Amino acid sequence: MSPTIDYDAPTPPYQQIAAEVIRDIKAGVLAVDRPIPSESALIQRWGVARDTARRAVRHLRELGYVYTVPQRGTYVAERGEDERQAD
Amino acid sequence: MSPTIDYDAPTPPYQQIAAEVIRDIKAGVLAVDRPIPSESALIQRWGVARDTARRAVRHLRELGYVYTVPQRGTYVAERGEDERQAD
DNA sequence: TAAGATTTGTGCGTATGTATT
DNA sequence: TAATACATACGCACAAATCTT
Repeated sequence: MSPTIDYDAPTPPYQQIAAEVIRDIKAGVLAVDRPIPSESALIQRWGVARDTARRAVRHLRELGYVYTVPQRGTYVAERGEDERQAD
Repeated sequence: MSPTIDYDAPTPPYQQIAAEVIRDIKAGVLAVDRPIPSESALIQRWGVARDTARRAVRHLRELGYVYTVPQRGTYVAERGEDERQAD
């Protein structure tokens, strides 16, 4: 069973969704420059509204984990967490 | 007459709204650490939806012109345009 | 060339929760 | 007790660009 949204958790749904994507990125399930699940995929996977899915993606973008190409998709960025320190 | 939204313009409504706020900041109409117009004020001023007003404020925040205090409001930041260069 | 599917961008309406005044 | 304001979330619609068939 893959996790579902916990509406009683202190962290909002969009952050729970983003957290799983981050786990997948760190685990290598989602490779650099490969697309992350689309908005509609996230909507189906988690059963949330588009607003929530978009918020999750925006959150990932703000954290530096992904970048979005308009009308194309959102892809895994080279680094995450706002370009942390060097290697 | 204050400007209204031009839906035929190449720039989206939220950027047109943000542009006016930036003009007011640069003109000194809105002073540092003073609140910018609230969401509902922008909604009434421009006749747009909440999402659009929010988008405008988020845009201003990303540009560094304002900062938001959760549950309080959004205020004019010291500098704009992502802390440009020194004076 | 054309049609259709996919994906993101933008906009509107509404509701709930929380914090401040 | 309101009124105000923001954050989050749900719904819906259409447009634009891209990709596939």
